[in-house]
Amino acid sequence: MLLKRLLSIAPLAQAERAAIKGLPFRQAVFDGQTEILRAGDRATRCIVVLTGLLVTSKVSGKGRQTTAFHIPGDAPDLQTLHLETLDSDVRTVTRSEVAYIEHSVLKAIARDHPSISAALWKVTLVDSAVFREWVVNIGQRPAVSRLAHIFCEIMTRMRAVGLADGATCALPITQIDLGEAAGISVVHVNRSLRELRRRGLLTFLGGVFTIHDEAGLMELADFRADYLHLNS
Amino acid sequence: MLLKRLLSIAPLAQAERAAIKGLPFRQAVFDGQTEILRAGDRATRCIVVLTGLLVTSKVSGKGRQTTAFHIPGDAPDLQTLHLETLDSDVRTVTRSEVAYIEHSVLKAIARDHPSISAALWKVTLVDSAVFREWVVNIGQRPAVSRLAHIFCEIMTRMRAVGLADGATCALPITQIDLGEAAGISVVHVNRSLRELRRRGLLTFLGGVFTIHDEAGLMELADFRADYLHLNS
DNA sequence: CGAGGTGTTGAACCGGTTCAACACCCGTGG
DNA sequence: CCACGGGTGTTGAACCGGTTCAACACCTCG
Repeated sequence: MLLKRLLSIAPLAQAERAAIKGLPFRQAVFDGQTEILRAGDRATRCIVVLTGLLVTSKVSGKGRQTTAFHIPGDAPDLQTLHLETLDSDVRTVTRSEVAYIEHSVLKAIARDHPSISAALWKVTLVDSAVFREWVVNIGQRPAVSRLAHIFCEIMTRMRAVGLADGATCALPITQIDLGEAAGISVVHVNRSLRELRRRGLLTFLGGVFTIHDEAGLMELADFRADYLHLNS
Repeated sequence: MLLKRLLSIAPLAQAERAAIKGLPFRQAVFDGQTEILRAGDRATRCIVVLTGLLVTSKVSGKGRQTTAFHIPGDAPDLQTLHLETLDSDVRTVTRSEVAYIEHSVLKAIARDHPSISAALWKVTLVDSAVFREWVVNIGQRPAVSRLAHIFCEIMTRMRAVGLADGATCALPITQIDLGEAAGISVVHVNRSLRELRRRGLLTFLGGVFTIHDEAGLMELADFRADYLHLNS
């Protein structure tokens, strides 16, 4: 999965691909709604999502704000390679499998393969670009558009790692989770989802969403995929 | 300035410091409110702020959202080292001097000095952490706290590069700029600033702000400096 | 002097919150 | 088997933080 993600934004030669496939890792499974990492932790290894869904969030006085969704292939704490402490919490949303890769291993492969080092750096830079877009999303757009934007992003990213083809995509989260990501109350999430349904743009039911009018949804969401820096 | 910024988050040996000081660069001066880079641009060099203030922002249907302030020492487009296109606009707020450093030069120094490479990567990771905090700031906090948080951040970062000692700090921006950063209307910026003044926490006048009650301001802002990952 | 950008204030309005009630589903235990 | 409880989804109604519109003050600069 990590390889898939890296390839979605950077080209890698056969030797590098093989090196990544050969990376040693431990595997672990977590139930839904489980804290995996906490703000303040010091890490000696990185996580890569294999299946399921993780979120990064921070608590602020009243309320928790999700800052990122992590789909398979993502490395939610790749930044700990160079940042001593974690500044956010990472937890599962649904039951998820993750791989642990030791920092020492990652640093070694990055040293031996400059193009892998560049690709890893690039992954963190794309994450950064996504955060910027989230600032815009939350700072400027009304609730319905915010949700629409989130769905557009997830769909695009899932497609990029081959986890969604048509207009349907698994997103096993609750309306509560959506509210924490969009910075709006659960009640309003509910009403905004109904509005999206009413407009014939999207339905979200039982952890799966279907886009019925992609152009219309992207229009409403003010979504342009360029900030994801996919190389397709 | 770049060296100062790097040293504020990462230790560097004498050899590396000397290498950074010896970096060749061109210099340029821009008036206030001038677009320096536009979303979609392809860069062959990076900017480092020497004096003044720059902002990164994105336009979204209606309204512009600032995603970052760049004080002296910052490199607003360091990500272009690995991302082909720029996804945001960068412009001056006030008259500013910037240095241009060629990508090729940066890549060379990074190749020759792994610790500089790590420090540059780390800078982009800290930027990322700041974006996360901004998502929380805009998504969760009421207007007064948002502004308070912005002031706390600027003050902390300015101190880190030696541009603020006491409780006073130059921040040559308008209330309009503050509104675009906090995601609130100008009118409400005005009222929120008055509220901060009324509470005896902070005054902002003529491009300079003074913190009168730092503990109180940080409390209201829900500000903890850990996300800036300063090594002090 | 006039024009344009910024700061300031008032008043009406509205998007979104909050509180509260209820429906529904599912797992648990008597 | 059903009763119960907890988590989630849904809806209504009152409320409020923040927006919008509008007017005016102030300053700077041509």
